[in-house]
Amino acid sequence: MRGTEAPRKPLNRARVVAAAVALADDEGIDAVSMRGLAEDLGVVPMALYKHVADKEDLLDGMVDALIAEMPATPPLPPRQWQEGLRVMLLGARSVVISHAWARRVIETRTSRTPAVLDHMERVTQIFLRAGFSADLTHHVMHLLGNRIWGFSPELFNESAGSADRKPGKGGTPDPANYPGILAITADAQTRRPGAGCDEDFEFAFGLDTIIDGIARRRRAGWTSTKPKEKP
Amino acid sequence: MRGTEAPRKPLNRARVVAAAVALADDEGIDAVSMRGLAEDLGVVPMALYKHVADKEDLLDGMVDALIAEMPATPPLPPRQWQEGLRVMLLGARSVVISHAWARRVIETRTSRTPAVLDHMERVTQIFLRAGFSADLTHHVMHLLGNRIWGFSPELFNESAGSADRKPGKGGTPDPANYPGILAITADAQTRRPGAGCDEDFEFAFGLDTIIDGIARRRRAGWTSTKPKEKP
DNA sequence: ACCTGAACACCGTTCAAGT
DNA sequence: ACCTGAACACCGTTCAAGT
Repeated sequence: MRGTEAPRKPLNRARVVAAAVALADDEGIDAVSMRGLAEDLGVVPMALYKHVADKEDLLDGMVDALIAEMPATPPLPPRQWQEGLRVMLLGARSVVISHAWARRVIETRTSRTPAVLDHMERVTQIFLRAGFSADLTHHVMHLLGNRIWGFSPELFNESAGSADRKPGKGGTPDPANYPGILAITADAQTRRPGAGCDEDFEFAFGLDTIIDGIARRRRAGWTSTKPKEKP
Repeated sequence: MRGTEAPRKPLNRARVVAAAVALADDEGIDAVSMRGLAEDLGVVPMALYKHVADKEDLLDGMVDALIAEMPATPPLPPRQWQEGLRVMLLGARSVVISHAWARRVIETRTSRTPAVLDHMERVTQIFLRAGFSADLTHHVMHLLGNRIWGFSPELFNESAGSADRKPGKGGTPDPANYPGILAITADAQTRRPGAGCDEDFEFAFGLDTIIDGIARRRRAGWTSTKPKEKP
């Protein structure tokens, strides 16, 4: 399987990024090294640097590919901003949860590519078109945070406590030390026996609670008082 | 400065972790490699593995050290849960913002150490003592997400768009393509000329909006209907 | 009990050269 | 214009050995 391939098509940025996405999907994000990706493409590592500036640029490209996958949300009347926001963010979520690497990569991005700005612009416009002030819209965007990508951090994953640290002092933590956490996880077990947390439910709950809070702020004519003018 | 030191005190986990924290504070988290840390301690890299299981365990230890720094919050009457929560999370925030590496390291943790569970327990108890159901408390914890550590993701950092990617197609993005983002950043400039986003303000705004939403859910007797019993 | 030396199997990226 | 070879300066971690 090596040396018998047809002459390769020349690489380009899109092919490199697509291969990185496929590699991350198949073998996890840790498999996406410049060297591993190059081997996947049948090319020497340095060849990639003609198409991406560096590894950060490659990861930025992967996020751009994610955004390109997100469903175009049909425009709703501005009045229905709550439903419009929900549809858009659940659409983003459907893409993000289909790529196991997506959350972590998004969280580590420090630059804002045009595609990222496009997505942020679309979310922003939902509020502005609905008549939100620029001021409130600004702070609402901060409040949404990574929810604009359709995810929120996982607070309880796997069981409480971790596997088997060796030199660390403790083994499995004693649930008796965490009666509150025990109470809420026990309650959850009552409702969905044998299952972990339902992340879709958590996302919707959080989003809806935030939407309610936003709607109230807006109705109340919320404004960030200019610090300079506060005596 | 090498070979002339007094005979070293034996290492232990606490000294290793403290050195990692100091190194991250001084030179950034990227300087915290097993090799770099070992050199800092005047020891060969392998010596560290007697005190931490691996690098993940070292990073877990750094988060534990962070938690140990958090101010003990004086107990308030359960009725004042909103103020109690605010004080606790702003206390956590004061520590997290004092270590530039803290956000990123917290975001990458996958195990829950006893210290992490302790902190989660403390937050959980604020709700339970105030009479929240275990059910609502559970989902509220998910909603708070990393806000229990006193931070939320940075949506707009630096200016919009990034520095100078080379092979990527665009240079600086044209603000005309992002009229909504332009509108909200222009509005922000009006209010705080020359300044970036006030993260403390964003954190408080988001937290207070969420607290309001939570309080309303509770007053409404919110419950997650058990899926099994919904006809 | 605690630390060391040498090695293994990797990284991202540069430089100068090839076609 | 696009790709290659060799090298540089790193990683985390193992194994067997030293004191």
